[in-house]
Amino acid sequence: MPRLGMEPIRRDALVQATIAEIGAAGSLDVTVGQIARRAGMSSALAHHYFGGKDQIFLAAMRHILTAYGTSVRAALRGAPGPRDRLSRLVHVNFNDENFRPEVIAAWLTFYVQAHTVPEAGRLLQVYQRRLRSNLLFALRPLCGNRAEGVADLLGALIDGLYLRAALGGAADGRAAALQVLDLLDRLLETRP
Amino acid sequence: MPRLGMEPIRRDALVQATIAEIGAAGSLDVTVGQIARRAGMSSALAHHYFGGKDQIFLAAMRHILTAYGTSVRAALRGAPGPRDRLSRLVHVNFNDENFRPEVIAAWLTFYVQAHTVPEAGRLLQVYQRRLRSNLLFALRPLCGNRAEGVADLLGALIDGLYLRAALGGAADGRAAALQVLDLLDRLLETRP
Amino acid sequence: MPRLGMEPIRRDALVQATIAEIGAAGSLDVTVGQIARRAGMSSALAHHYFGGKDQIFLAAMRHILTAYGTSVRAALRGAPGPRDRLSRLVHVNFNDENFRPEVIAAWLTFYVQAHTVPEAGRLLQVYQRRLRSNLLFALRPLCGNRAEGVADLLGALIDGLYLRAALGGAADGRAAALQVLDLLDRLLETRP
Amino acid sequence: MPRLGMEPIRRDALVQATIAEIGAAGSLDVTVGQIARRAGMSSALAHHYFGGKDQIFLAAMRHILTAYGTSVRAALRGAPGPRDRLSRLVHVNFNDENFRPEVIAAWLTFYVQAHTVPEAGRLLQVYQRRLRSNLLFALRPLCGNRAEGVADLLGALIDGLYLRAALGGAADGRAAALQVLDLLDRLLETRP
DNA sequence: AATGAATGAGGATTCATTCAT
DNA sequence: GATGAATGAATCCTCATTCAT
Repeated sequence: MPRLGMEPIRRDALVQATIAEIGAAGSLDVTVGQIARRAGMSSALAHHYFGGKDQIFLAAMRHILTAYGTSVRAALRGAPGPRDRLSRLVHVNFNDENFRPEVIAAWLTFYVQAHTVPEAGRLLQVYQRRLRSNLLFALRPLCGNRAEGVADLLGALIDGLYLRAALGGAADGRAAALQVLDLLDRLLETRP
Repeated sequence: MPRLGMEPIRRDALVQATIAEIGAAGSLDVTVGQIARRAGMSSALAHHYFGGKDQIFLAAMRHILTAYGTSVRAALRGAPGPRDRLSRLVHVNFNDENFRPEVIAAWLTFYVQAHTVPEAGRLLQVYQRRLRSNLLFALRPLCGNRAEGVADLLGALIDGLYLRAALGGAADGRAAALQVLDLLDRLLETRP
Repeated sequence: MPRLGMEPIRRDALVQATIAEIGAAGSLDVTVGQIARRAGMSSALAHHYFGGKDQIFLAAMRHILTAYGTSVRAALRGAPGPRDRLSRLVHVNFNDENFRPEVIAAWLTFYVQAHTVPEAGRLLQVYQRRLRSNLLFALRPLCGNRAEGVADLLGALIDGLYLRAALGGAADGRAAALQVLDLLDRLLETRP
Repeated sequence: MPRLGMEPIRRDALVQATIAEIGAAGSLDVTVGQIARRAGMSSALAHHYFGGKDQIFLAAMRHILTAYGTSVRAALRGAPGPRDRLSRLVHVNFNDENFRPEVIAAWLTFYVQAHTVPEAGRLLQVYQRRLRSNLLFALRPLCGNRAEGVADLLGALIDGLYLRAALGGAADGRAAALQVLDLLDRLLETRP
């Protein structure tokens, strides 16, 4: 029963299925057939809409990054001051959508894929730069020329906690966020 | 003319080749044939000695963890005090052997493999627990009951910097270590 | 807004597109999708009008043979004598429409297809018989009972020059025709 | 029961099977699986030894051309004079090995493949140049500066008869050769 | 000890074809 | 009349693994 305008629906279903399947498998060793089956269609159709396996993966990655970007923007909207911006920024990294086990697993595989697929590396850089500039923007008013160092530190810490979450089954986002913010406060109150 | 006692030599060659090949490919998408060729033998022999691909990978992982453990023990030997222990401990994580691009790439892939192969997960836990207990042992004299929190923080930060190094081509181990130690000092001088 | 009488227009467009596409690819490895796209319609419509890929190819073949037959008849109309008939007959084989690179490529692929698709073989036989009878009709007055042998020779030579043209990029139809006619003259002036 | 030194045996079996299969199918639409099955092995082994489908085809083509070249050299060895050289040269084109239906079919498909696979085109050119130079070498003493034209004519005629043989099931090599030689004689006895 | 030989299983991808709209 | 949607079947190719030598 083919209806019109299925393309966006199918593409979306495939992206969701890709993330779910990567999450379930915990690796990129996921076949197009598995993804398509989970999305309720034939693998041929998946190829028809995306052109190839790599592009399905990239679409999933883009989707995750876009969702991440959206949630960051939504969280920062209306933040009263720098400290609050930072708090929201950190929390959003470990919240909701972004800290679901499948999403974490997907992130990790993307890090691996970045070595092989250039576009994947580019997308990951976009994420890192965006995070860094967000952190910097909020840190400058708080610690001036120390901002860069603190931003790098917080960024690496966020990634590290994320990585550990990717391993340990029970991932507690709120706790991780509080860990980061606690460190931030300690850094802010010390000598320059 | 088969010589006696070839087994350990062959096994070692395969382990080295595995790490090198994973490093070169930047992923676990490495065939037994590639590994065996780099190790100078047939893939059949690789199977003969290890029984299967997964076990080759596990042996490589064990080798890396053992080497890591050895270098940690060597570094800590004769450390005059807790602060010095910490310094050596952090530096060793980002030093020599342990911060070569191939090794970093291998680590990352092991994190991914931990989802699939139970034994891989166990090995990674061994590493994390060992790092944690080493940190704790040195931190307790310095910050008492804050030690646990600080240890977790440092551990995550080390992993995060490692992860970022896995991406960015130019990996500067010394700088990363100093970043961690600088943070440590700040944490030690603040209020409990 | 479907218009009436689209069928012949669509069929014709598909036939032209088939020839063009075969010419461009230089082989029968041409998909229905490519043909339909070039003809400005969906592949589903191509199937609707022709029923299948083989029949599209056959229609293209029939078109080429019909065009060939038409150009032969037009050329022979009003030929003053046998020698002139022969000249026109030979020239028409290497002229205009019939010696365009795409058409040559299409012919060659049809020869190959003749092995598999019976109807293709039949159509090719029609062409060969028609050429032969045309040659014979004009040769009989000129060389009597040698006509059969000469006709076969000329026919094979025409095909051979065509085949070579199919390979060598630069195809010179006029030169080929003159080669054939030169041979003809030599054959006519020798002893029976 | 794998024995050593199978490679040349397997490669040869595959080449033979390729020719046979192309001959049976009458086209290049032959799968690696079919070829491998006819050669008595798995398709994986076929890939192992040749690396890919195209290279299997090219090997078959090379085999045919080599066999052709060998039979030509053997035939020309000890030819008493130019006229005899020509006779042998023409006969060998339509003889034995070279005029078996499968071989003819294979030739035709190679002509088609020459459009797509560059190496195929190169091999076909080698054949054409070799035939031409062989003809020229024998024709020069007989008809001097007309040799070039006569060689081209004979070459095209040979190809044309070959092409017709590729179609008509019943191929009579001897008759074809005699047709060519008869023409040759007529050409030699006429005015320059 | 060591390897070439061999394969089965599986995966990405393509394509002719069908069908509901 | 026309098409987007959809798929099953087929094909090339890879690879871990086994086995006889």
